[in-house]
Amino acid sequence: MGQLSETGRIFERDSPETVERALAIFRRALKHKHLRYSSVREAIARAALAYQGHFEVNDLMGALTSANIKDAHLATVYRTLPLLVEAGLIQHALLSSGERRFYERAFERPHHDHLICVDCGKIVEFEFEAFEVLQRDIATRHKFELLDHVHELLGRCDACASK
Amino acid sequence: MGQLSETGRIFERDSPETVERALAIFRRALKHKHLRYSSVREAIARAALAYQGHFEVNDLMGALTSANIKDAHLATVYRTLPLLVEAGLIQHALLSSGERRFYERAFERPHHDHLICVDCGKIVEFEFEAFEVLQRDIATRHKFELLDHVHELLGRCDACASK
DNA sequence: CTTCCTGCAAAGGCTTTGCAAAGCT
DNA sequence: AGCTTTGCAAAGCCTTTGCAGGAAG
Repeated sequence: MGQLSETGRIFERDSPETVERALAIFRRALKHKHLRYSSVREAIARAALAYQGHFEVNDLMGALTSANIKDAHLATVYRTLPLLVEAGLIQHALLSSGERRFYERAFERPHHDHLICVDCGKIVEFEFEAFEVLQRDIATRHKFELLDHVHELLGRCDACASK
Repeated sequence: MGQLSETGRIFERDSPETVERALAIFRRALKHKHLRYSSVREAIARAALAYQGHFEVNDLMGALTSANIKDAHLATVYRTLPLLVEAGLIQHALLSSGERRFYERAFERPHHDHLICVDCGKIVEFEFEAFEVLQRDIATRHKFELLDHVHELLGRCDACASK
């Protein structure tokens, strides 16, 4: 009924083709908004797509300045992230973390939700179709057109519970 | 199978007894942590408990300074809110709003999740036991002790969809 | 009386913005 | 060529913190 996956499995490595497809989408999204496709925006998009796991703005800055040819200014990263979100390449994640603002790659990754250990921060990603069915049901009952959802389970993992 | 409620119905007015019970809990929670029960903390707790609907720190400040006898300094409100959360009197809400930090009363209110219109901000609260069952199931499968969850559905309401 | 709490003001951290120079198409 | 984007630095905003005087137990 429900399919489950551990962190590492859903965050499968992005193939070069995936990145190219993503950039094509990005290009199209920018054109649609009469915005320009620049080398800086491309570099930021590449870094975000390549990032393994959840990241904050600073993490992305680190990835850009360290491993990359072209790097971008912090302000530019702040300006670009919303564009990547709107284009569907990345999405917000771990909203229950409160103050912190995390992102993760969304493009060509199966939809999933998060199970988070409040003690050690361990994150397990899971897919469970049954939730989506119920969510659509609720939305329909209230005459809402369902667009998205935030769903995070908070608890204590095995290791933390037993110490 | 699932029970549904509109915003106004779940946010039933708090009876005076509810407030007194809540303050007793607060008192106990503070004592347990070797902290003091002060008149300022009580005023903040009362304002938070009396607040109808979701509020941010500023909203609470407004409620305190306008309708109240005793008012509190902004910094003190910031220091007190976490205590109220830990005591279970209030809880975080509307995490998908991103930057903004909302709270709502939690004490003696049935558990519920939110359906939010991304266009007009309309909020519908719903209860649906089936979700909880599935959530416990997921947690168990991953050997997590489930403590809490964040669950928000984002969409477009009837009115916004048809314009 | 001793310890904790509160108001105040200042600092902090993250995010946004205005502007001139550089980059796209 | 004409308009957009970028880096830079400064401003903004919300939140936190240090401290001295004031409450709580």
